[in-house]
Amino acid sequence: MRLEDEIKQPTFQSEGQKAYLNILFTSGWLSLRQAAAFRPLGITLPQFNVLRILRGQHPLPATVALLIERMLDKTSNASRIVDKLEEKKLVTRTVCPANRRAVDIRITEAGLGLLRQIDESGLVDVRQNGLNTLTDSEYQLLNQLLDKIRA
Amino acid sequence: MRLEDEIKQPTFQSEGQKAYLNILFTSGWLSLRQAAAFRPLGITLPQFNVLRILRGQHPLPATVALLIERMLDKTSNASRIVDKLEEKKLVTRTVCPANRRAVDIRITEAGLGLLRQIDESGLVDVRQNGLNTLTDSEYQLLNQLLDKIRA
DNA sequence: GCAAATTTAGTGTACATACATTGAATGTAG
DNA sequence: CTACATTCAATGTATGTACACTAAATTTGC
Repeated sequence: MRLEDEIKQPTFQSEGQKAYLNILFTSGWLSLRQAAAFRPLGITLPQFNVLRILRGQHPLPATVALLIERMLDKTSNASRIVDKLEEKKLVTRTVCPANRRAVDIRITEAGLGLLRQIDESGLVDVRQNGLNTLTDSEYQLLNQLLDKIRA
Repeated sequence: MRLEDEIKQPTFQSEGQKAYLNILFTSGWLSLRQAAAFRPLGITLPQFNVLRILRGQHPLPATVALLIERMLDKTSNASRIVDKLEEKKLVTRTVCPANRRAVDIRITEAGLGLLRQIDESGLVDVRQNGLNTLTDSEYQLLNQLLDKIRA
């Protein structure tokens, strides 16, 4: 659907201005759909992303610094996202013995089980949540354009 | 910069999966720059966007429903954003005489002055905040692709 | 004209974002 | 080895996001 209609704005100053708003709007549009898919599972999108990073490290631990490095949103507060996951017993936190400033964060069996369940459900399959309308070469083009914006 | 390097993830399941993450990441990247530019002015990006809608209506009032319709983020809480603007005396709120359920929201002279100042400063010129690396036809292509995603 | 449904804004709660600050552990220079 | 700087995670505060709920005003159906 055309951005003009989505936000009821008939014209834009420039294609660049429209592209700016379009990226923000589309990002919100996708997040909303993905978050709705997650709700029944009892975790949020940022929590899921942290769990996924931890699974990638498993059985090695991750530090908060490593989570931040790999998170989409680098200014979000990894400590507090880990808090929520710890409350749900999906991760554990132990002081790193080699460097007592750092904290070793590990995904638990319950966390791995939840991720397995999500994988099997297809909930994170982007094709089920709004990204199935372009061809592979169109996605490739889109990726090139977005990467170029952040040159 | 390639998304692979930004979030230290060497590969993606598919171009579609990468495009999904790329849209979210680029949206955050742009917002962060724009928010930093706004900080010295004492308003946030959502507050600025509401002010801009109100200027578009001026001298007619807007209702909360109209703001929501035109906002990028339709689930954000327009009432509370208007609260903040009212505290700063940038907008006024009066019960709509024709429909006492509705509230007429109007931008004040101070609000118009602030927007004028922002316009003159060039702070919201997308070209100064990360959207100057593509050509006009590339922006057009990007807009087509994003609009198609939300088909 | 009145009861029920709908519209409209606001409020409550949980979570996340953004950024400054704190405090402990560690590294480093003299 | 001590003083100072740096690293690392956590915390404080303000704002925004997401969604359920409330309460008042209005509209609709009978």
